[in-house]
Amino acid sequence: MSHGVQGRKSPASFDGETARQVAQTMQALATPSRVRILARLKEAPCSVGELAEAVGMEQSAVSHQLRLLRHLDLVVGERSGRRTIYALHDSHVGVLLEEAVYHVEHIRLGFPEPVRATRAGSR
Amino acid sequence: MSHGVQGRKSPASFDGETARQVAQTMQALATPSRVRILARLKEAPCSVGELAEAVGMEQSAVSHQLRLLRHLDLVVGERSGRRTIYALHDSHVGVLLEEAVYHVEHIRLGFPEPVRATRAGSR
DNA sequence: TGCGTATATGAATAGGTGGTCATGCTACCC
DNA sequence: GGGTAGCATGACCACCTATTCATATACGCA
Repeated sequence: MSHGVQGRKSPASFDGETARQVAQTMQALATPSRVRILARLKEAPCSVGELAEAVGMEQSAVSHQLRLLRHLDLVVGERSGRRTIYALHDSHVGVLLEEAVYHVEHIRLGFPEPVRATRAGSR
Repeated sequence: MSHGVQGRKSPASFDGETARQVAQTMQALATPSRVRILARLKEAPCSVGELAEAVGMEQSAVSHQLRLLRHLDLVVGERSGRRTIYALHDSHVGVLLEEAVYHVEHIRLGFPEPVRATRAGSR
């Protein structure tokens, strides 16, 4: 039961509040820069400077995104000397990232489940 | 092995192309309107009109979002008479949504894993 | 064939957001 | 204590995007 996501009740479309929360949190993964930041942190905690170099962004930009991720409780930062070491907030975030990658690979490539494929707007 | 997400290689921060794909796909869940649309479709396929009423949006707005979701291969639409019945593209999408909700509930509430909680920028 | 319904599409707009530049702040070091 | 490294913050801007309004297209029906 490392996953959850099985005994969940699925009311009609859940309330707008939940939708808002989901949307807000998922938006953290909605930009390449943040995805790469999180991916780097999933590998191992590191400082802002390392992060900036790892993802190829300016320190300021990284700091801004880190603030956003902090407010969403996706990462935590701990001051160490004059540096701040950031890390994923907990294992949930890492799993979320992995699942996102997993689904993207399966959704955007072919699909094991040939749904009727009715072409209603396949461009 | 219905899930995957366990034997995955995790290179440093994966390549920017993957990050872009993940970000683009996750952006489908980055707005309350689309989350609610997907949630409604996960419950059961339905027409654009029903969808619009279910999520409280104008038909046009729903149609625009559906186009976006179609291009991301998250939903499919099948013409039935003069209506178009939309449905999730496959079970992956439903699972992705469930996992998103699951993680949000666990991340944004308390957290089972008391990470050091060092308050680096808790405002 | 003409009319009403259902959906799709295009243009225009308001709001949000990621990035850069400049600067402030804290902690270390000499 | 001055200097500097590391990070955070604010202002500003260019861009993207979600929604609305208006209109076009597709289908069913009398």
